[in-house]
Amino acid sequence: MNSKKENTPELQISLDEKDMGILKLLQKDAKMTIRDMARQLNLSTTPVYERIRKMEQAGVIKQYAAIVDPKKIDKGLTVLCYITLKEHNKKYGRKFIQEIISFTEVTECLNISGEFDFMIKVQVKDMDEYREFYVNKLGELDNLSHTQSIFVISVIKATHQVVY
Amino acid sequence: MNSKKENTPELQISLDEKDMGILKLLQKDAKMTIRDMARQLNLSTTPVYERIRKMEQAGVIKQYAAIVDPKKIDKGLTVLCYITLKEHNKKYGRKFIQEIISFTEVTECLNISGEFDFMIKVQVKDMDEYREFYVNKLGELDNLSHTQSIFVISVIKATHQVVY
DNA sequence: TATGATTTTAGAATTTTGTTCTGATTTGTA
DNA sequence: TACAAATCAGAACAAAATTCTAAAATCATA
Repeated sequence: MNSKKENTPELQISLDEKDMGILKLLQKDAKMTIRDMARQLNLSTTPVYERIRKMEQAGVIKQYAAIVDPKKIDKGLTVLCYITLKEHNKKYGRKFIQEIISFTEVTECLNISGEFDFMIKVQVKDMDEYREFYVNKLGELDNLSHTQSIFVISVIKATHQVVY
Repeated sequence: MNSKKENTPELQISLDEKDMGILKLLQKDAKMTIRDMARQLNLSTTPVYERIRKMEQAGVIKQYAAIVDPKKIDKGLTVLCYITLKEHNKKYGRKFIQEIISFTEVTECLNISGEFDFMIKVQVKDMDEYREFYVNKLGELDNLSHTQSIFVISVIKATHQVVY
């Protein structure tokens, strides 16, 4: 098709200590300046800049995101909802997935082992808003077998750091 | 104690449409320039800049983070581990929390309703590394009653967007 | 409905940061 | 050890963030 370098991220990129050092810092504060990072890692700005660029292109850094506090925007209730489907064939699974990811209340959807097929994390204002979601959005899907709602009492830890 | 303005974020800040617009953009791409945001929101740079600053100080924007792909750094296995404690008093609960959040493999810890007390999300390389964690770290805690491990087969959706 | 005070904004000026470039240094390989 | 390739330091440049001033809009009150 096309022999030129595509933007398809390569499957595996080898990262050394310097790359990991950069990732550690950017995970905690994506706004840290390249100069500051260079200082902390005993490097000049060029290698830091080039390494970041490479990791962005390779898909190691997927995104830079502002993390918003759900409580501050009236989305303080988190519910874990477990779901099993009636039909498990590809067609119905795809349809379920397509619809579930379109719900803005759903911040996470995992295909899991065990008793249930999926776990979704739902972020809403309060119990009324959850009921609204549960009845009018989730309840409208036509492939559900059964569900179970688990309510989050408090968030003990929530981090995006995977590099240490 | 101290009557001066502290860096304690106020409990509730009122956000208007412009603030929400800014949050929507920053959630998707924290590196978007203030100029670009201003253009899209039909504002000049100053109000955008000032509103961002306010939301940072108010704790609405908790953090700017580079989101790293776990698969690219050999942390491709996600496990949900459900835990009940033997002792449910404050002292033992605190001790458990203190220890569990210190484990770097634990990226999330939720205090939940239902059969279990906690759900933790564990991010590791493979089954060997999970066993290592399960036996030598989790297993060493002395207040566990019982646990259940649910393995994530695939991540369908994972977002930090809560503003729409 | 007018009016003064407060808040918010536009646009330019300044400062800081990101990005590129060149030559030197290091690293890997035979 | 010698050569080629990759990486890096430091300066130069471009672009962005941040600050400043004055104008406009908003709000509360008479």
